[in-house]
Amino acid sequence: MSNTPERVRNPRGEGGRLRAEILRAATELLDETGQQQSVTLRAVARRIGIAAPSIYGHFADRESILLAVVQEAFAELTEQLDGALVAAGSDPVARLRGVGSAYLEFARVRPQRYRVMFGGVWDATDAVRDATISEADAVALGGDALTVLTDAVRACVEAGRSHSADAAGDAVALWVGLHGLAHQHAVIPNFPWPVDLADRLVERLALLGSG
Amino acid sequence: MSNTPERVRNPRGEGGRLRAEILRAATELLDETGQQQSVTLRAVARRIGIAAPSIYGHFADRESILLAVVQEAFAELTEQLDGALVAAGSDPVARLRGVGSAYLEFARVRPQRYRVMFGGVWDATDAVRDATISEADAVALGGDALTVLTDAVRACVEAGRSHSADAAGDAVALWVGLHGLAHQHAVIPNFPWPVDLADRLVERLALLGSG
DNA sequence: TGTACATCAGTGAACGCGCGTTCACTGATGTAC
DNA sequence: TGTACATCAGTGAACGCGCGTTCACTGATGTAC
Repeated sequence: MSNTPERVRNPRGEGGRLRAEILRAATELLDETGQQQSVTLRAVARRIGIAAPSIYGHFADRESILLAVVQEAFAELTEQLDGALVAAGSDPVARLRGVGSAYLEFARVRPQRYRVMFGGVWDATDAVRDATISEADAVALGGDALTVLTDAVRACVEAGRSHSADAAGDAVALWVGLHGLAHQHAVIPNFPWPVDLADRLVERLALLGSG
Repeated sequence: MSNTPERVRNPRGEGGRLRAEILRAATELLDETGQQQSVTLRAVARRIGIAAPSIYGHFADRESILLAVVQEAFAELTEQLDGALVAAGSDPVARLRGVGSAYLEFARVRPQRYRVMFGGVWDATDAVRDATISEADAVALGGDALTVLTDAVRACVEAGRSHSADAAGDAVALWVGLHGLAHQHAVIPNFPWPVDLADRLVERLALLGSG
């Protein structure tokens, strides 16, 4: 029987490192099982090799861990969308397509985390109720991604590459379409998805072409 | 203190009624909390006013209840889409729009159940693994709805009201769009959804118009 | 250079809880003779 | 018409489990004097 490898205690002043380890372990559990209920304090502690109560030095309760995981994931999504914009150069249509692809790629790489991010009720129900995070904040989390999308659609309109008369509304339509694909791709990956589905969504929902 | 109202035992030969009561209670719990984990044997039993072990006369285990709830919900969805087709008359575009509206209406009326139906991992993970239900079956559950949508798109194409060159693929695109809207509407109902979002999705993804 | 002390980064045992499930049972009602 | 018995529709107590959280603690390391 191999005993659990001895964990080396963090040096003085570096106790904060455990916080990052907790987040990483919680994220892994989420990605592996797809069920937020399997992210328990004890499961997280077991994975890191610490005693469960050690978590309380860094998080107030179980829910705070989930909340932090989701917030971190939303920040990462925004970062990737911004990166895609930069990588796509200056052509507004290429930039919009780039953002769309990056969104779907984000979901494809971490389907379970994506499901939980956008699945609502990320067990932060109490946190929301207790105003740790308001419903407005919850919307704002995903709102950054929507802003990137809206700007990209608007740029296409201004360049005469989209004939949308309502860039904001059409960006929502596009987001909804991308989300539907990302979400169902996470849930039933083996469905025979048309290969150019993402392209169809972007072209048609952002009204690409001069009309 | 009001004591629990005495439940009247079902008459002989009518024991099967309890099955329906269990399903109803489980569905209510799901709709109220939006979390499948709150559909516990004991919570269901409490709601009906029976002892928890009584459930085993009708369901093999906890998971079987959830599975039955989801199957029933999918059957209901198909029924409502069929009903919308009939109600829409004979114009193919009206029929397609009717199906789209009925789909969204279904989700609007029971958002939590919708989330769980299409959220994957409806705790039937083990049922899927144990081949009680295969992944193909899982796809087939939602597949009926997709078939209705595909037929409706195809009818539009045949009547020259859609210029889609790939009715099946575009039906998937439309389904993905409707699902994205239905799902996010369930998760963040207070988001300022453009009022004609559904129309935009149907028109653009089904390529209505002669092109 | 020593040493008392504070602080930091955790630990181990215990609590009460709700859960799924098993078990042996109960009591009303229909049925065979 | 009477009665023994089978069946049906459940019940009540108990089990072992994993969980979130609390509590008093430990032992290494840095710091003041």
